[in-house]
Amino acid sequence: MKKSARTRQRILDAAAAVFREHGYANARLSDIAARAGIQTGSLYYHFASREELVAEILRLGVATAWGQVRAAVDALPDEASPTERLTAAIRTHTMAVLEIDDYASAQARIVGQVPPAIAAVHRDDRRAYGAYWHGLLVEIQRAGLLADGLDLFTARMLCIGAMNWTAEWFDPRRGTAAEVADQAAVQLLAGLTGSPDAVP
Amino acid sequence: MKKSARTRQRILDAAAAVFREHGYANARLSDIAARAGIQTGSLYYHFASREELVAEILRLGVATAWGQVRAAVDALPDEASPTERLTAAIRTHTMAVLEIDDYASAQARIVGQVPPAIAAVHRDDRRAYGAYWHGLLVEIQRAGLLADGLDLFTARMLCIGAMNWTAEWFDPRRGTAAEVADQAAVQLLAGLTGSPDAVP
DNA sequence: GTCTATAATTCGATAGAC
DNA sequence: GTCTATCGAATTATAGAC
Repeated sequence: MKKSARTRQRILDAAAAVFREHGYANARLSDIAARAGIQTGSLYYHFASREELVAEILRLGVATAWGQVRAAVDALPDEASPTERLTAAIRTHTMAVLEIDDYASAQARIVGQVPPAIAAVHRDDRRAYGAYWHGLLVEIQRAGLLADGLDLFTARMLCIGAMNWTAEWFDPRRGTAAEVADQAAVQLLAGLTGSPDAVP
Repeated sequence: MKKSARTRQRILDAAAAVFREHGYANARLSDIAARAGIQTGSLYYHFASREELVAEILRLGVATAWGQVRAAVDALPDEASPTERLTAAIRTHTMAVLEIDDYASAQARIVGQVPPAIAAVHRDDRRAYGAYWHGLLVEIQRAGLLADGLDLFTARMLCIGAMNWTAEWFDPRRGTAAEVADQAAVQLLAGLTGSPDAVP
C-alpha cells in the first residue's frame, strides 16, 4: 500500500474515533490531525474539506456496519429461521455501534447533525441499508410472525433508533456490550413478533 | 407579565425551534435572534452566553416532556393497570418529541452533542426523569409482566432511544405523529412484556 | 507528502448610543 | 431593553518552503 493511502487511512480512523467521542460539533480538525500524528494543514493533501471528510466517515459507517451485519446473517445455516436471522442482525448492528467499529458508532452519533448538503448525499447509503433491514422484516412478516397492526417502516425505525441510541448511554462499567446487544435482540424481536416464544 | 419575561420567552421558543430543526452544531445565535424578532446582540440582555441558553433549553425539554407524561399518566383512573400507565407514558412522550413540544424535541436531538460542561449540569434532570420511567417499569415487573431476563436499565434505555430517535426520521407525509406514537406504545410494550396480549 | 506560517471566515461576545 | 458597530477567539483553509 502506498504511503498516501496509509496516511489517508490513519486520518479516517482518527476522524471516526474523534467524531464518535466528541460528536459532530465538538470534533475539530486539529483533534483529528493530532490523533493521526500529522499537522492540521496536512489534512488538506488528503481531503479537500472538513465536509468531504465527514461525508466519507458517514459512508464508511454505513458500509462497515452493513458488512458486519450481512456477514453475520450469511454465516447462519441455510435453514435458519427469519427470527434467527433478525436476531443475528440486531445483535451484530448493536455490537458494531457499541464496540466493534468507530465508524458505525460515529455515523450513528453524527448523522442527524450534519449540514443538509452532506445529509442529502448520504441519504442513498442509508436507504440501501434500510432496504436490507426491510427485507429481514419482510421475512418475519411472510412467516406470519409479525405482530398485528405494525407498520413495517415504523417498526424498523423504532428498532434502529433503539440500537443507534445505545451509543449515547452505554457505559461499560454497567455491563458489557454483548449483554446490551443480547438484550436488544430479545426485546426488539419480542416487540416485533409480540411473542417471546418466537425467539429461538 | 413584564416585557423582559415575554421577550425571554420568545427567545426560548425560537431557540427550541431552531435547535430542533438544525441540531446543535448548525444552530446560530443569529438564527435564533431572527426568529425571535430581535438583533443578535440583544440576546445578551437575557442570557449570559450561548451555553446558558442551551442549558435552559435542555432543562425545559425534560421538564415539559415529563410534565406532559405525568399528566397523562395521572389522568388515568386509579384502577388503571401498570401496562395502561406505561402505554400512556410511551404515547405521550413520543407525541411530545414529534409534535407537541419543540423543547422536548430539541432536547432529544441535541442532548448528545452539547459540550461536557453543559451535559454535566443537565445530568441531574435526566436522572430524575429516568427515575420516573424506572418507577413505571418497576410497576410492570411487580405485576409479574416483565419478560424474563430483561435488565430494567437496559430495557428503559432501549425504549427511550426508540422514542427519541423518532425525531430524526419522522416525516408527516408518511403518517401522523399519533400513528407513530400508538405503534411505539404497542411495539415497545410487547418488547418489555414479551406478550401482545398484555396490551389493553 | 508534510511542515510552518498565515490568510480568511465565521460567530460568539462586548460597548456604548438611544 | 434593544440597536448598531465592532472586537476577539476559534477554526477552517491556503501558500509556499522543504
